[in-house]
Amino acid sequence: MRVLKYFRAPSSLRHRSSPMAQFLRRFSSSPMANEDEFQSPVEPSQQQSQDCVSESYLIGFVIANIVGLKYYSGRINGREMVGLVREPLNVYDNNAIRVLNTRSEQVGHIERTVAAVLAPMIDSHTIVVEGIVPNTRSNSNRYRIPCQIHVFAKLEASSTVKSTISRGGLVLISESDTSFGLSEAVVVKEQMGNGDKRSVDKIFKLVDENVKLMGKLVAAEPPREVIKSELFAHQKEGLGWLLHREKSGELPPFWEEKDGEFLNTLTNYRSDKRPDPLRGGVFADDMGLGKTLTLLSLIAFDRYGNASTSTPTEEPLDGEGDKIEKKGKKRGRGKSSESVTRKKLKTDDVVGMNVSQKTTLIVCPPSVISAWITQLEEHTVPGILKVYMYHGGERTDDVNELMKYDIVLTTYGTLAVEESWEDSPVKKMEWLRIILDEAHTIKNANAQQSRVVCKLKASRRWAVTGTPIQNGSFDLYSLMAFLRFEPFSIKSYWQSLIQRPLGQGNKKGLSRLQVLMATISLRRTKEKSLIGLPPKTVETCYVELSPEERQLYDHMEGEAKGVVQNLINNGSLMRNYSTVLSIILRLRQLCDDMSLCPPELRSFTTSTSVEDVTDKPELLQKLVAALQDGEDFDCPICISPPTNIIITRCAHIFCRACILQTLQRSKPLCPLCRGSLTQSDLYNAPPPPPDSSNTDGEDAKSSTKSSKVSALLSLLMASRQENPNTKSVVFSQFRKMLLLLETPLKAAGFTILRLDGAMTVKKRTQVIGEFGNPELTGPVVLLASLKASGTGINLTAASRVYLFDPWWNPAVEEQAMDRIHRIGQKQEVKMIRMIARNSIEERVLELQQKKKNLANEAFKRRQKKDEREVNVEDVVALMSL
DNA sequence: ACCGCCGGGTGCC
DNA sequence: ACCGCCGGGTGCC
Repeated sequence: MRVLKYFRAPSSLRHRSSPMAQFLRRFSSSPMANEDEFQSPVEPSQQQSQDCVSESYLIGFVIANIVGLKYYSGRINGREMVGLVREPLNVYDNNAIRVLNTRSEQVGHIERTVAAVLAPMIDSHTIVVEGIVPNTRSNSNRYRIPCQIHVFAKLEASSTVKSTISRGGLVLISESDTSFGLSEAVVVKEQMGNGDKRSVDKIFKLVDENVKLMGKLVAAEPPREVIKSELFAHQKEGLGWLLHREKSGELPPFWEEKDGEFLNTLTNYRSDKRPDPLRGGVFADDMGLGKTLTLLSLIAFDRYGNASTSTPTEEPLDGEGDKIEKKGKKRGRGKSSESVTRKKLKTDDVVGMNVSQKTTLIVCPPSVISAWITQLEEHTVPGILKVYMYHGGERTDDVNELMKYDIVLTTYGTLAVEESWEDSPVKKMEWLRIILDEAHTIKNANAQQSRVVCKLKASRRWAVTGTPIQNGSFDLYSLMAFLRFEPFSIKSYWQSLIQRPLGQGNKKGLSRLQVLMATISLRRTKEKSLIGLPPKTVETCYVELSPEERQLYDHMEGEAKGVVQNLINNGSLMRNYSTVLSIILRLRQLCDDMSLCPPELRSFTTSTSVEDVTDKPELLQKLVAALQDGEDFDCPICISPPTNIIITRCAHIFCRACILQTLQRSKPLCPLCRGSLTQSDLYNAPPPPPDSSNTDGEDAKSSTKSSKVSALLSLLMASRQENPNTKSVVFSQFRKMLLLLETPLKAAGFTILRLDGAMTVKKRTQVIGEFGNPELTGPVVLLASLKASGTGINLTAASRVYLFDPWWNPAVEEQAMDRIHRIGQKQEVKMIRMIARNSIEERVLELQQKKKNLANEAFKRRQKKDEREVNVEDVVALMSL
């Protein structure tokens, strides 16, 4: 019987999997022997649409044994997900289903009786399966372990699937018995409409934010011996990122180290073997930002390199030292025949570092080859980087020949042709690095090219593309497979961890994808990049308070310190968070102008007791009123100026509709601080004073100019003297301050425009248009609230920016500057921060710096969920207690 | 004995 | 695998 089966195998395959070959593979522990165990990203039979995944729902699960454990090195601990991969070319059973662990190591097979039922349905895309191993402790059999196979199918196919499974003699444990399954299916269906497309736009959101907020990008200079062109700032930052990704020894995303063990938090895989760091990633800058030059700069380091730059220094390169070292003879011949002097080579040899392979393989579409050549000629010192064209006509079949070059250029087509050529030198070579240019061409639809590049051997892998996602997030799967980013490089894991949750509108899918891309990819868009912009300078202008202001400020600060110290002493600081914020707010307002803080609010001790305001709604209302005419803010849910303002017990502010909807939909928690929150914790804000601008105007007239206002005025006048046509923007976070500024500036002869959160969208665009209008000449000042100037607003008509008060968050300040310093800006830009001396404002600056540093040194710790914008420690620093 | 039964060899697909 | 299954050895009580 067994003999018969053996002969049924296609003869073309027999040599690959002859019993002897199997025997060798089984009992050889050499890593090389596992090379052909590597899973290609696309099984030949599964190339078509992946859409079925998103419309599927869980029909139920069957229990099946994973068998053959003793023949494979992959281990599992139980309570973890496994990858199920069809193996149609298995000689013993074309229904075979392989079981892989998080590390892509094979654990075993699904027992054949079960595979026989499931495999045909998998192949016809009728079902999708996911495997979970419940627990191995109770059932510690060395030869087989049970596994839950979850079966997903389209709603309309479910009855067929169910009967096929039971006819095959399997027991389907179905949740629809409890009527839960079906209702879930309906929900899933409804959410389908806006599933993938909209999410895709968000995938890279975190990438941007991460880069911006964490300031992770550290510029690096390419070696001058190789690269003769000066890089743009964003290219230097890109280079710094590439270097960082290649050298960093940090754990890949979703891995944690826990008492010497390494845990994959998504699959629950545990092992004491450290997962390899991901040396490489997705370089996804927009087209036209100079990715090619940046990559050439990276390659230049292989030759003249080293980190005499500002790049972070990390662990030594190459964890695969042993493996490659064994092939010493190859390296010797390849490199010593090169006569070019290499300073770095020596150093490396002394340190004992592995330098065996310095060749980078670049794969690109044929049309792009000439671009690489042009860039090489244009930007590199002639004769330094040696390039071999492995494309077209005559190509060497000698690996050693290829090793002589720094760069081997080839095309996807060439590789595809060589797929079946065993002795292809490109396939035999162990590259230092592989760069897939225009990597989106290997997306899932192009199975052959995907397969080929995935099998290439290299310790650093880069996917380079300006359009990482064309047909949906599934495109990214091909890149993961190429990067060998475990476990996502196994389709089954990708599907269950990312694709299915995403398709079902499950937040986990998107957030996982965001985290994933944030750590392994870099994407800057053309719009945000700063190519060829005139320089910008940032200055700080310190303002001395007048004696009168000083006296009031010192008095208030003294009082504030007392109040806060009291709260700290009796441990109720955080319970009185709202009080503290309003105290700090008052102090900050005083630095701008005393009239921001009306006389009745000039004492903290009278109106604010030690008890929290939350127990006194009338005080809360006062706070609301103060906030409302004071700080400019957005509803964090809809990210626009709030309508029908609601303030919560925990002092967060939302639109009425937004927060009510949120509370209804999810748990009764505040979306910002996650404190418990019910409808009774919501307080209405009093209706906004409709003619506030009129009364404010009167106020301004009656009061004299504050020190800061005077300082601003003289700065503006000095700039006007220099160039009467300079347009300026003044940002303040206090709406009232912007109103106060109008009168004195008008009086000094400036044309005033105003942009604030209370304006309609239409009005705002009108103001911005007017400000940018070249016919509006003379000294023009735009008084703007930053939050009102949403993203994408263009204020490049201005060349001076005044930040009238400092923001907590340095990124917000940066955003403000970006409105002016962006593409289209023709003049040099000067930014001036206005800071009151010896005041809380100086400490806000320090806080800014601290936050920046924190982000720099520990960017991997993304902001903790409960971290407030300002914490206890910050309060202590701000109050200089 | 074209059976039953014994006990060794063996073990994924 | 302290199992099941296979197939050879064996054969009254």
